[in-house]
Parts: sequence; C-alpha cells; structure tokens
Amino acid sequence: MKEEKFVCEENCPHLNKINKVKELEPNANEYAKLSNMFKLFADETRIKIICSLLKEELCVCDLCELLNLNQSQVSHQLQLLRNSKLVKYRREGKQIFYSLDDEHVELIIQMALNHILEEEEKNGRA
Amino acid sequence: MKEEKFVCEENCPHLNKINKVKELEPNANEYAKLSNMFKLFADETRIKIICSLLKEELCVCDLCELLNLNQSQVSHQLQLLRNSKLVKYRREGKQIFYSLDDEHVELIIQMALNHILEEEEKNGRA
DNA sequence: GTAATATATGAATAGATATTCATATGAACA
DNA sequence: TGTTCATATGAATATCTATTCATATATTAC
Repeated sequence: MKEEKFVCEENCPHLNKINKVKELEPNANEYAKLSNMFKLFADETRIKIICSLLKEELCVCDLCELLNLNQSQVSHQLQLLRNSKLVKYRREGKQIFYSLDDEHVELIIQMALNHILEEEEKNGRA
Repeated sequence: MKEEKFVCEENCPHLNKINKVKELEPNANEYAKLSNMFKLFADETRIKIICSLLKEELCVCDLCELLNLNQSQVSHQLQLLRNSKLVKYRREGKQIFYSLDDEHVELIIQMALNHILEEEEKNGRA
C-alpha cells in the first residue's frame, strides 16, 4: 500500500511549505501516541467516565449508577483507561475507587468544550 | 439494554458524590459532541493531517506527498474534517487548499503532547 | 471453609470505521 | 469541445472496537 505516489504537477508539491511542516511536526511515534490518547476520549461511555472522575473519586458502582451503565461495560472501559495510565485506583475493602491520574485531561476537555460552545453560538447566530 | 441496575450495597451508591457530579457534568448532548470531536483526532491519518494544517495551508497533493498517503485516503478524511467544520478550504484553479478553522485545536493537541512527553519522562525515570 | 458482594476478564457478536478501487466532478487549457 | 489534471465520492472489504453474557477473582462476613 501507499506505493501510489500521487503528486500533482503545476506548482505542486509546494516543497517549501512541505519542508517547513516536516521540520515542525511530531514524529511518527508521537502521532501514534497522540491518536491513541484521543481514542480514549472518542467514545461516549469513556468520556462520561472520564468527566465524572474529573470531579470526584468514584467506585465502579457509583459510575454504573451515575451513568446508567452496566457493571461489565464500566469495568471494560476502566481497564482501557487503566492500561493507558489515565486513571489510578485504590482498593478499599470490596470496592475499588478510581480517580484521574493526569492534570492535562481536564484542560483538554475544557478546551474541547469551549470549541463546542463556540460552534453552538455560531449556529445560533446563523 | 442497560436495564440491569447494578448498585452495590454497603455504603454505595455514594449518593452525595453522585449528586455532586451530576450537577457539574456536561449534559447528554454535550457528551455526544465531545466524543465526536475527539473521534476526529483519534485516527492517525487524520491527526497527521490536522497537525500539518496547523502550520500551513496545504493542498490535497501536498498532504499526500508530506504524509505518504494516497489521494483517496486524504480526500476521505478531509471530508470528515470539513463536515465537522474543523477545516475550511478554498479553490485556486484546479487545486483546493485546506486550512484549520479553529483556534482551540492547537491548544488541545499541545496539551495532549504535553501529557505524552510527561509520560515518557516518567517511564524514562522508572 | 462457605456464601455473598464488588469488580475483572474472556469470548462472541454486532456495529462502526478506515482503506481501497473505481469512477465522477469540475476547472483549465489546447 | 475534448482532454488533462486535481479532487471528490460511492461501494465493497477489511479491520477495529463496544457491548453483552458468562464466568472468574478477591475481599469480607458468617
């Protein structure tokens, strides 16, 4: 795959631009990590879990109750979040309490919400 | 689905916590928008395109050349980004130039990169 | 030990999505 | 007006991922 080197003729490729971008951009490894990180936010169930943990440490059944999800669903998604080190957890008797383990997450979500609100405003005006 | 109301007994659900979170959290509609937005960043091809457009306005074939992708792949992903109003475009003769149409995107990506770098540092120390 | 509870996990299924290939569109130019 | 070039798009396939169901593990209480 990717053998079909498509390049238009005219004044293209705009080599100066391309080279400039090449210098600045993240490397291949970072692209993979970036997309993987965003994958965690890209599912509605998980983003609900993340947003909830943003505010409070919660046990699995709190999340089930709060988000109206079944236990298996929540545990499976928490597993993904754990594997990616986005959440941490502690056991207290039979229960396990989860909380966020990263201070960037809140900023990222806040920024995304800002974007969404701005879009809504634009559409409101239109 | 979701009929299986799982609630542990003990001191759970921690109703005070749950109610606190309920007050603060985004509503259902915003959760969907949030996850949809992050879906756009959650694919390696698209995040490459987005990061490239962050720096420069580029035509389709620039993106093909820069990222070593075929034209169809790039156009399909650009379609998604267009539909979500994340990019804008202008025609100039036969070529179409794309650029980012949002100022939050850069911040979001920067924050995610910060997270990744920090993780790498942690692992480096460990 | 056994039972009950809270959570985790494996496997199967269903649903979503990226990629590819083929073709269509739309602009420029001869 | 027909041809070429740059890009868009539709359909098919392949891959990935969420959800579900069944079961396992770990802790506590008896």
